[in-house]
Amino acid sequence: MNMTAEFFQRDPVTCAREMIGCELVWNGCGGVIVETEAYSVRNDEACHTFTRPSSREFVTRMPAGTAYVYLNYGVHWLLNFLVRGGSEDGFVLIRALEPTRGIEEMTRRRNMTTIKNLCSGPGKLTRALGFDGTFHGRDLLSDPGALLWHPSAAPNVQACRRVGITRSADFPWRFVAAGSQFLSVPADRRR
DNA sequence: ACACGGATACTA
DNA sequence: AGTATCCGTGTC
Repeated sequence: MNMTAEFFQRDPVTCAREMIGCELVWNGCGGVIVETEAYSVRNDEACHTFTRPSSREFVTRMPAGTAYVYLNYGVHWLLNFLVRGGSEDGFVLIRALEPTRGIEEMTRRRNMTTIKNLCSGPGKLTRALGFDGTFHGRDLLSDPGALLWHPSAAPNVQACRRVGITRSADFPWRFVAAGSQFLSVPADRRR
């Protein structure tokens, strides 16, 4: 079943957990989401809204489900979905995919031959799918080139600490498909 | 272990 | 203008 804006009208933690197992496809390239992180506008110092007025304005003005794409470390585009209009606003960061479609094109974009690490990181998957800054603010849910598909059966999801952040680092807001071989870092990592 | 790199938001 | 910070990756 295709996802709609209603999915993103709840809270970031619920949305991040339930996006595990969903299939994300853009123009024939993509895979099953195996790793996400939740970021909240409330009490979460790692969320962009905590330090960026432009991010707070984005949350205020854009509808639920809008793509929030930004450049990290001057190198990598990172893909988030806006969560808004439910009990709590925020974002879901897409951190890793298990590749299923367009593998030939993705391996070409990533200049590699194996699929294990093709989309095993938030910057890797945007490169593989061809995402860049022009996707910021776009409505992918109703875009004919995009697919965001619910799984037929709910996968086994494991919660753990978020990766690579310095503030609010103890929140257990990273979600992974249990036992997946396509994660950015193992699920039992501690910081 | 470390270089790479640019947008954003500060201080002036 | 200059500076600090940032949700990462590939190669050393």
